[in-house]
Amino acid sequence: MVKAATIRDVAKLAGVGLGTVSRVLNDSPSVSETTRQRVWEAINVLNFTPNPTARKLSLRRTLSIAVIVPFFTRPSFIERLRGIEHGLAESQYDLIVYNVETVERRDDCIREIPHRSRADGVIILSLPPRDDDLPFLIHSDVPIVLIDANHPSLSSVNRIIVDDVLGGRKATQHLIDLGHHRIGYISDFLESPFNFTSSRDRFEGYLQALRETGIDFRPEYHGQGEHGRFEAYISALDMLSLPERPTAIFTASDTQAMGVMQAAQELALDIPNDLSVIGYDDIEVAEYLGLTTIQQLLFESGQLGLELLLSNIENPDALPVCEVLQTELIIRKTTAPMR
Amino acid sequence: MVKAATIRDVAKLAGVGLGTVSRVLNDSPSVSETTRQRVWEAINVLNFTPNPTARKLSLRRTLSIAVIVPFFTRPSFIERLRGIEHGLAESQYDLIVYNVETVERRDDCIREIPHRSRADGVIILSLPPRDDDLPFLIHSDVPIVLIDANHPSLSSVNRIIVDDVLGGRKATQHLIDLGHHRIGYISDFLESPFNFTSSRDRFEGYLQALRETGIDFRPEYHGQGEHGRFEAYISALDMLSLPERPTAIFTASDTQAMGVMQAAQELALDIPNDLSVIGYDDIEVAEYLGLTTIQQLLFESGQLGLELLLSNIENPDALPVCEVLQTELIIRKTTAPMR
DNA sequence: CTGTTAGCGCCTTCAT
DNA sequence: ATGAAGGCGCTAACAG
Repeated sequence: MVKAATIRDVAKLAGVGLGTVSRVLNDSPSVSETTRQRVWEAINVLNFTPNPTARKLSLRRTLSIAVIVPFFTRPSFIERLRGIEHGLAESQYDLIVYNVETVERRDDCIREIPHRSRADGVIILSLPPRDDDLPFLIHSDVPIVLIDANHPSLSSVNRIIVDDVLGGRKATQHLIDLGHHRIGYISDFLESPFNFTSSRDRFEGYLQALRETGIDFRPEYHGQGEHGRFEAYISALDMLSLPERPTAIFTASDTQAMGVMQAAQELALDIPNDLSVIGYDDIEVAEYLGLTTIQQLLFESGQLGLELLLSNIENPDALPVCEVLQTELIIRKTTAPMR
Repeated sequence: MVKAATIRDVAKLAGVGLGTVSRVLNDSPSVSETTRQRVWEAINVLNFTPNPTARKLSLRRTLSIAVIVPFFTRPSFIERLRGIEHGLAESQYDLIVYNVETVERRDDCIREIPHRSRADGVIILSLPPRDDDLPFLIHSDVPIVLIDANHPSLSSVNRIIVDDVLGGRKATQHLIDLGHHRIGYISDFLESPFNFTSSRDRFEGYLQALRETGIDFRPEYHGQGEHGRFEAYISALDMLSLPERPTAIFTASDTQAMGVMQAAQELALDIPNDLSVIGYDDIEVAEYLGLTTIQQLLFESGQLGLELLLSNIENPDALPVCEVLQTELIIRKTTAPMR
């Protein structure tokens, strides 16, 4: 582990001033071809590589962007993260990942990272801010983009969001169109310390669709629990054992839909003949399972969010943007007309 | 976007020298309680937070570790990455992620990141080095840990590996024990520009098990293609349409096993009665599918690798370690005795 | 075109 | 216990 060469070593070897070396490194036009050659030679001989930290300090930019993302394991979050990474690979920026798995870390990250990390930009992924987070976001030192996260009074921060209310409505409407009236909804807890809003919004869409059709909402047709296949499975077992069980179930995610399918199988209910199931997200495995679902543009949301952030770093005075991504109903094999 | 406060501002406000502020920040014992108080007060008033870049430059450490990982989308890689992140969240280190999706990027990352990024340590995840990568790894400036990646002549670099040959043998042996003789193997291309070795090693284990039992290997029982469910599905369709089709198939990953199951369903072959299927990895969805598989310690491999790296950063002269993780046969519902 | 100089913000001796 | 000074490696402004 030898001490790495510095710009000064290169300058000495090439017989030039260190300012010249810096110019060569930064492709300044004002350096003669011959000295440029000499400098490059010295650089190669010494296997010199500029120290990024020193560079950052001098430039007063960290050339890195921070992404705060909850639950590495949820496939939909990963796909969004992939979209972000994709755009970053070609850029000069590094990607620093902050995974959030506890509420404490959530608060700490949302409030401190933008200020403390000195990243040139921050992306908050799928973590809707709470009221008391707002000041930290609004008075941030650096540009922030929220992806899949929103808050009613947040017009000054860039966002890429999904209309989950509409998505929930589409899903429910699809079931209604198939003739179903007894429609269940299985989701995360509507209130969570992480303040995930998607289950809530989709629930709202569900209610809207029911209301428009004149179907009364039955509380026993709503199951909630921690996010996960198993929890949804338990919820579904309950719901499907009701005296008057639903003939269709809408779940707040594909993962949860899998739990419902598992429960149906266990109860010897045929999908889609005895029970229609529709999920949300269109994660990769959905196609394999033949799962009808509401497709979100996951990868694209990451790409767009990154683009927005980078352009905001270039041009800090640009007006804040709020882009709403569309959802699409993907009909596969788990939904069918009511018998 | 105001200019952030510096240590100097704090010093001025607190009426002390800036060395003292630094001491307070770094919990130096040699500072009186009263001045410590005064300094903290100033820090809070100014909402001061030390500039990490300046700190790193001065400390000559980047306080970050780089992870080079291919294909964000493969669930098994993500799970390993999660293990790494888990340990890092509590530490002072940042996690910089380099995703590799092309061969060019692979080469560039493996060879340049350790030298150029100046990360304090580098983890190379699931990217086995090629011969011509070795010099870069062996003469690295910083500690390197390979996870799920190996090379025969690499005794000087830390590794967390899996005995994939043994894993392949276990899987095949399980099928043999069930009475199967016509056993297929579906994998990635054995030779890939990324130099993934797992399919190759598991194939070797497959061959060993066959040989020990006196079963001749039939080339038509080996299907290879790009990694993915769809490609495995195509491979399986072929193989299952042979005049004498296999009665059991071992796949190099759970994802590929899903492709096989899809093909079986399409051909109206019942699993496990007409066809036994065994996968590899035990990714999350395997349990849901009731897939018999070879379990790897994915999360743990990430954790262990990180631990190893951190301890190597602390103690650079420690002898290199090569830890071999065990695999375990998980019997579920896709394998059954031959009829 | 190029060498020199003054920072970037922090840590760390070295005196006191 | 604390202030002052030098240095980490690079960029950029200023002379020439």
